[in-house]
Amino acid sequence: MSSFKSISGTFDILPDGETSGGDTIAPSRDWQRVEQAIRKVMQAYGAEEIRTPILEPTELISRGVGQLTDIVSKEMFAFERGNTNYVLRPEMTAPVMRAYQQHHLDQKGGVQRLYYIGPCFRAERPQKGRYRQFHQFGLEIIGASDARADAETIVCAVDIYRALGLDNFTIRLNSLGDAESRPRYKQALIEFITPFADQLSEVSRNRLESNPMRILDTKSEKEQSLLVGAPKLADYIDEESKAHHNEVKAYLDAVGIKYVDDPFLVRGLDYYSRTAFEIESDTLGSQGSLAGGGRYDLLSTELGAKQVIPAVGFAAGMERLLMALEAANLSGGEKTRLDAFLVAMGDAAINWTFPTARSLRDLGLDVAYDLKGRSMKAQLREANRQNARFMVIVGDEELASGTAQVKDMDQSSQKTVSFDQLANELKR
RNA sequence: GUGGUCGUAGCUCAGUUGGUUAGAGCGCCAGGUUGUGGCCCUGGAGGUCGGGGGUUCAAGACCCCUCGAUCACCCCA
Repeated sequence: MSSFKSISGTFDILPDGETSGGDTIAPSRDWQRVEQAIRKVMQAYGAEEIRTPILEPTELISRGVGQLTDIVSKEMFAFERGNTNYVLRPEMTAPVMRAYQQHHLDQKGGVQRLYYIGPCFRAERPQKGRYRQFHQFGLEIIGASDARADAETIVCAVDIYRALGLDNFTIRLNSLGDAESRPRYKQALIEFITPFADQLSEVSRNRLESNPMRILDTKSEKEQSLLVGAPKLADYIDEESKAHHNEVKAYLDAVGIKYVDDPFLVRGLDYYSRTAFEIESDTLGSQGSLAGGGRYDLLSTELGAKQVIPAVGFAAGMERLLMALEAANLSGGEKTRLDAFLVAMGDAAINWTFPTARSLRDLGLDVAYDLKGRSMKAQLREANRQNARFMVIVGDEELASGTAQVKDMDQSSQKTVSFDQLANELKR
């Protein structure tokens, strides 16, 4: 047994999954199945994959995501080496926008639809559904300010969940307004809250100056009651944003997607404007946020673009999705079947397995055999464990006659098959 | 980062008020079946009781620290 363990908040994805404590990590085949579903839906939306480095310049994230956000102020794995500040990416939107600008993808004309699947890193305290290395997938539609792009982003996420059979989630939707309406609203909020600021928690008091909109997110009932008469963001939003918001809702209505208009939904990343949304599992509990996203027209210029590049996107958690599937009893990935397991008796037969397995594999069959020189019984047990459809048994007698005993593992029936008919028999 | 709960074989867990060589089920390996898996029977391997320190004649049990897991807060995907 090794004295080394995976780092706290990280995990291995094993063929049969991992059970440590009460928490379980899905088997690798479940991850693959979900990834395939994601790729298929993304393709249906005309999106192509982008893969960006895990390491990014720290400043990209602090500028992009926002200096005052929790992610930047206390959750980054950042380090310095030589003259460069590196960070393990905590999210994907800023890196994707960085790549878009770096490679002048706007010059290709049209709208870029880019999707990704990959690991992200945040130095939070690990919890169920919350890891330090976690996996996000998402879609970024860059270059379009049309409300259809916003709606399409949401619908794409929904379609991925539906493709996997998941439908017990709630979409919460809000508009954050444009670059001007937010400061005006913030000011109004501060004026409203300041008189009773001393009744708020320390966390909320600190936010009053840094990010007052986040106070509305509080789960404390006491604070919620104090905030009852608070000014509503909707009243401070510019007319264009309002119209945009209504358009987005109309498109969702048009395709029958249910959502909840939530004027208190505020996203934790600074780059959002106008559309913000979150998809919450109805069953998962405290880490039940499946996906979140919105419009981030302000990000491009924040990262140095000369003019605004309109963009929308969503990011979703792989672990959350896998958990939700498990909770809904939809995770059932069957163990893959082996076509044949070669059982060898004696040295001559052992020598026969190696080239035979290879030529059968060349013909498209999935084949394995014992590598430990074990007893026949042990080989059969192994074949059974590996869920093989057929056992191919060969000993000195078979080699002499150029035949093999082919046994159907499910029916326990067995027949003699000549070597030149072996592949055909196994392909049945 | 804060608080609660929990760490005993690969896995799920027992282990009486501290008292000899720490147990079970499942899994694994082997035999029963000298060339036939699953079921059954028999046997075997596998544990510095998370780690360190302390109390005691004696600690898996008690105390302290630490690490890890887990749940909640917080935050988010």
